[in-house]
Amino acid sequence: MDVTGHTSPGRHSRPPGQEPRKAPSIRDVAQAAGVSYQTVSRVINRHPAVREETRKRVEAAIETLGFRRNPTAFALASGVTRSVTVLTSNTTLYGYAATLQGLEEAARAAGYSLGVKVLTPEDDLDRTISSAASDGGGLLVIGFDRLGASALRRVPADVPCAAVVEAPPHGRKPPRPAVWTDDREAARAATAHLLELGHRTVHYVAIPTSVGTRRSEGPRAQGWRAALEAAGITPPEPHGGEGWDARASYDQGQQLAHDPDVTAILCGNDDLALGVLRALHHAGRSVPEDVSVIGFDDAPHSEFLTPSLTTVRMDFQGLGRDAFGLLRGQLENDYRPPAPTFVGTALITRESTRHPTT
Amino acid sequence: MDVTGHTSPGRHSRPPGQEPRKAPSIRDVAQAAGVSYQTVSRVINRHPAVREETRKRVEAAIETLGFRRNPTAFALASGVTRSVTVLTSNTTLYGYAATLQGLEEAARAAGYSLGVKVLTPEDDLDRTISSAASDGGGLLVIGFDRLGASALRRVPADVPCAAVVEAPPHGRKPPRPAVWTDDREAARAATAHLLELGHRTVHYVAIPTSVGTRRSEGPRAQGWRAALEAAGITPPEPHGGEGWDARASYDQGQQLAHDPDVTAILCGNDDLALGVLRALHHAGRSVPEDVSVIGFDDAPHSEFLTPSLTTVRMDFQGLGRDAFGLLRGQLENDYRPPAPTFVGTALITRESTRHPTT
DNA sequence: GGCAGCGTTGTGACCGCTCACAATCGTTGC
DNA sequence: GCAACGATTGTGAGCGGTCACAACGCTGCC
Repeated sequence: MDVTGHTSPGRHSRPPGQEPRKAPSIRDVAQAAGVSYQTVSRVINRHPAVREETRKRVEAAIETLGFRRNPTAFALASGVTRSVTVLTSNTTLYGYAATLQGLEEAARAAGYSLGVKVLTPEDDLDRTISSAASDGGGLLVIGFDRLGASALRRVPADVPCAAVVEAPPHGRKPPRPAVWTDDREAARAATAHLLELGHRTVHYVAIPTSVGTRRSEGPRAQGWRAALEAAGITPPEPHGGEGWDARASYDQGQQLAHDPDVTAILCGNDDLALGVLRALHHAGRSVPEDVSVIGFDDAPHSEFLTPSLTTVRMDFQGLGRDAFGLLRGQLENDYRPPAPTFVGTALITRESTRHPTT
Repeated sequence: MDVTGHTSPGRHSRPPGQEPRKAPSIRDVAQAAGVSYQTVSRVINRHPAVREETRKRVEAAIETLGFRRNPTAFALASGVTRSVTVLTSNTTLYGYAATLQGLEEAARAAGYSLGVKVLTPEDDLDRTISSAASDGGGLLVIGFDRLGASALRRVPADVPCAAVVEAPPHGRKPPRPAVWTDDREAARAATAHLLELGHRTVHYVAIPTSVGTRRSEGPRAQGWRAALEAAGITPPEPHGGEGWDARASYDQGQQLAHDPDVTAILCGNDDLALGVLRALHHAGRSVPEDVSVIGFDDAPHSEFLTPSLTTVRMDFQGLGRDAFGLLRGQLENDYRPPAPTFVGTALITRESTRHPTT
C-alpha cells in the first residue's frame, strides 16, 4: 500500500511569449497617472499633502495596473520590516502549536508577516539567531525548553525581541520582555485539589524544564512540591523530565502502577498523562477508582479520552497574542502594548480524578 | 487561579549613548579590507575570479566586523528571495501540523526561510495570496480543505507554487504541481481489512473534503465505498463531513452506537475516531468486542489510547518535504526536484479492531 | 506690486546589494 | 618589442521604494 501521486511542472512550464511580467513599480504608476513617482509614494502612504483630484487619478492608475507596493523595497528603503520571526524548538506539541497559533493570529491582525524557524541542537544557535534577526523586524522566542530558553539568552541586545517562557524562579526576570503563566500556582492548586479529595500524597511525572540540568525543577514541579509541603507531606521523588510525550511517560507510569501506595499522579502535560493512563491500564489499575490522574495544558483530545482527563487549562493562544504585543511595542514607536489579556489557568475536573477508595 | 506574569521593556529601554549600531555593509568591509565593494560582493558570493590573498583579507574583515549580507537588499537587487510562504487554513490539526513540519525541515535544510500565513474565511483570499506572493519567493499551499484548495486555484500563474493536496479525482490533475497520498487506496484497504475480519458492512464518519459541497465525497469516502461495492455490499449513508475533531464526531458516534447492526466504523481521521470511541463508550458498547473502529493519520497519541487505535499511517512530513522540492525546482533553474520520497500509507492494526462476535 | 506663506508637486540622494561593463595588471606569443 | 590575452579589480547603473529638500503656483497682506 504505497501508491502515491504527484505532478510536477514540465521543464519549460511557461507558455512561450508569456514572460513572467514583472510587477508594476511606482514609476509605472506615476507615468500612467501623469505625476511624479514621489506623488505616487505619497498616495500609497496616505500622506495628506496630495490634492484630492490627483489622489483619485493615482488611485485609478494603481487599480488598473494592479500595483502593490514591493515589501522588499519598502523594507530596504524605510528600514521597517513589518515581519517577525518565531524561534521555537517544536511546532507540533500542543503547547507550542497553540502558542504559535496565537502569535500568528496577532501578527496577521496587525498586518505583520510571520516567519518560523525551528531550533535544533545540531544547528549553530548564534548563526540561526542572527540570520533570523537580519531577516525580519523582530524575534519571538518560545522558551518552554532548554533550547528555546538558551536561544532567548543569546539574542543580541539590539535586536527587538519578546518571548513566551516558563514561569521564571521567584525574584528572577527573563532576559527579555516576556509573558508567562503562573504554572507554579496552577500546579500547587491541582495538587491541593487531589489532597482535598483525600489522597495521602501525590506523585509527579515531570516535563523537561527550560533551565539547568535534567534534575532541576521547573515551576510545575515546584508548585507540586509546595502544595505537599504546605500539607506537611514529604514529597516523593519526581519521575520523568526527559520527554514530552506519552512514549516518554509510559515507563514511569509502569513503575508508579506497581506501587500500591500510589493513588494520585500529577503529570506535567496531557501527553504524559496519556502514557501514564495507558501504563496503569496495562497494570490492571483503574482510573479513577484506584488512581487519580491530572494532566496539564488541556489538549483538545483530553476531554474525549476514557476516562476523560482532569487537567489544567492554559491559554497558550493568549500568551502568544500578548507576546506579539510586547514585540510590537518595541517595533513601533507609537504603539503601547496593552496589558496582558490572556486568562491564566483553570483546573478542569473530569473523570480521571476522585477521592481514593479508603 | 488567574495569576500570570509578564515583563515589559521600559519606555526607554536603550541604554543612553548606545545607539543600535547598524550592521556593517559591504562598503564598510571593503574599506576595512582595502578593496572595492564589488570585490567584497564577489567574496561573499564565492565568485572564482578573486585572488586567494585578496579573498583571505576580505574574509578577515568580514569576520572582525561581523558582517552578514543583508537579505532584504540581496533580494531587492538580485530578485532572488530564498524564502517561501506556506498558506494553510490550520496549523494545529495533526495532518496540517505534521505537513508544516516537513515543509519547514526541508526549507531549513535548503537554506530557505519560511513564512506562514493562515487562511481564514473572513479574509480576502486574493489579497492574502498576492501579499504572500510579493513577500516571498514562492508559495506552498496546504490544500486539504476547501479553503486551501480554493487558495491554490487562485494563485496567479506567474507565481511559483507547489502544494500538498487531497488525492485528486481519477483523471484530474491539481491546478499546480502537487504531491498527495493515495488516500483512496488506503481507505479501500482499511475497509477491506474490516470486511476480511468478518464484518458485514462498514460505516464511515467523514472528514470535510477539499472540493464541492459538504455532501460530495473525498478520496477516503470513495475508497471506503469502492471496497464495499467490490464486496457486493451497498454502502450505508456516510456520516459527518462537517468537522475535523472529536467534538464533531461525537454526535455521529451516538447515532451509530444506537444501531445494533453497526459493528465496524471507519473514521476520516484519528480525532473523529476518538469522538466515536467516546460515544460508543457512553452508549455501553465496547471496542473492539462490540464494534471495531479504524482511524486515519496515526496521530502520535493514537497508540496510547485505550483501546489503542487501529489506523492508517500517513507520511505527512514526507509530503511536506517533497512539496518543498517541487517548489524549489521552480525557484532555482539548476535544481531538479528528486522523485517523491515519502513512503505512502500503511495500515497499523492495534486493539480497536477485531472480528465481530457471533 | 512685491513678498511671505501655504498647499502641492518634483528632484536628488540613498537603503545595501547585484549586474554589466570598463580598467588595470602581468604574461604570453610571434 | 608590442599586441593580445587572461586574470583580477573597479566603476556606473539600477532594483523599488523612502527621505530631505527644493520648486512651483496661488492666495493674502502690507
